[in-house]
Amino acid sequence: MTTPFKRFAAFAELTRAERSALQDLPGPPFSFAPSQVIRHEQDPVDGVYFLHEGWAMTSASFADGDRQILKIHLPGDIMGAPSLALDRAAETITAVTQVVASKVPGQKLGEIFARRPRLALLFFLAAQEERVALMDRLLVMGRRSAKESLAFLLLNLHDQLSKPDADGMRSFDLPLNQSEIADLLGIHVVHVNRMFRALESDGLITRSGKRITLTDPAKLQALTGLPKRRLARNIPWLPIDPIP
Amino acid sequence: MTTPFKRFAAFAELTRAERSALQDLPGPPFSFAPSQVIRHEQDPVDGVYFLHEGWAMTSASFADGDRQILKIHLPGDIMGAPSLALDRAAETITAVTQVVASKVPGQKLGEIFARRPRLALLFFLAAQEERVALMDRLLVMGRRSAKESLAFLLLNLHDQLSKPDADGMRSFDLPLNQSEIADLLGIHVVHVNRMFRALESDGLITRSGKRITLTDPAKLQALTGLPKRRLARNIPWLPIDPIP
DNA sequence: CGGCTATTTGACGAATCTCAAAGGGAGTGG
DNA sequence: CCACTCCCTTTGAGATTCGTCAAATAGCCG
Repeated sequence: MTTPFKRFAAFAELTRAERSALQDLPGPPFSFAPSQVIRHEQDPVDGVYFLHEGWAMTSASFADGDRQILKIHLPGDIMGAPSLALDRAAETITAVTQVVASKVPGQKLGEIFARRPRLALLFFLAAQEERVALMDRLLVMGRRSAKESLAFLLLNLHDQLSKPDADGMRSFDLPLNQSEIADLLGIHVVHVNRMFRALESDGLITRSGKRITLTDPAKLQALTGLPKRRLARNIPWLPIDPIP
Repeated sequence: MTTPFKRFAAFAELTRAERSALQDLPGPPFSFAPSQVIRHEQDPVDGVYFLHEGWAMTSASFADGDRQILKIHLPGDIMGAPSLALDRAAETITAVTQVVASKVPGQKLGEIFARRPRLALLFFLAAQEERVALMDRLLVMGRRSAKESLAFLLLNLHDQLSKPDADGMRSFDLPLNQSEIADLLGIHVVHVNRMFRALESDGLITRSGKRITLTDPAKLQALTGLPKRRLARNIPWLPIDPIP
């Protein structure tokens, strides 16, 4: 099992008590096969999901059946939180690879907020971080070409999970097919393929099977036109954990 | 001055003590002229802004100077919260019309989280609501045409602020010019104009000066392909306000 | 060796962008 | 009250990106 909620630790060092409170949050883990739906849009909402292992995605669909993928989730992510604000879920959560996930009941979130203001604020900041991620997606979708969107996606994944290879290059496995990438970028499969080959022939990436290597991350970053975001650290107004 | 944080009341009835705690949040109000920048991207972040009067917007820009508007803010909105998660602001906040706004220091947010878990959870839910709004924007940008995007925008504004007219129709004033709408939808000015005229000649809207009337909101909603979202109400796991 | 699915390629069409210029409307100074 | 200016809206024509349709190729699994 992955460290639950490791994302919070990015904002501040967690106390032992806080780490254990977070450990107690997720209910029993369940396994999901690739393509299996974890929660469907329009389901009633009574909590969020925690992703222990594997890749998952949230998506939403239109009346005409068209689909847009909203986010790719990696281990440690909280999934489905936006729908907490809603009457019925807006997002469908689906396993991309083999997945282990568990549910975090709203009840337990309420208790965290009641007893642990510092963790509560970290939950709040994590939600703001997700807003920034969505805003960046919106920026890229609104104003950049398909090639630049693809560069942006690959760069984000690269930053999160690429590890040094045998040959010293950093690379990562991409378990998404081009049709899923199309739904993620809001373009069409055929065009995704063209943009992959364009990035290849520009010498910015190399592919072999599912393995992707970014040969020039800096140039890709420049392509996106956006700066790298840095998370807040040592936030002076963070309350203190009242339970030692 | 507008009711501060009226958005929270959508999730649950606020106690008198909570309302007064919210009232105390914003610092002294400042006036801003149209186009005046309230906070610039890359500024250090030490709080959020509360919009008392007027329209404002948050936007972000690319290395090449291209701009995308992320959100239009109406009175009662909290502005700039996503950047709380960051080292430096990602979003520029600008007055659209004449604006009255004030700053809410992070310090005060920390105190609310420490003392008022119920309000803290409402802050959290409001952030999730904003995520849903961004997700819907992403859905529309990714998968719908320019005409449908414009329909979606007009519908959102209509739902928030149109009032019955002399002739029984509901309408609203739109203080954005077509160039701003272009930056909001991620399309180009000329095309915005063509789409306005297309919606007009479809008989879905009428315009006269800055005044917009949606003559067939239901058909516009169908155009977007998305359902109307309904906010959660009577959330059973909301903690109780400990201070009566 | 099939049979399946995903990737790749080509040709053509549609949506949107770009460039350029012509109207319209509101405010200003004469 | 008119002429002028500025900014915004509207229109037209041609270029580009991306979508659509169709089919060939490649990779994986049994």
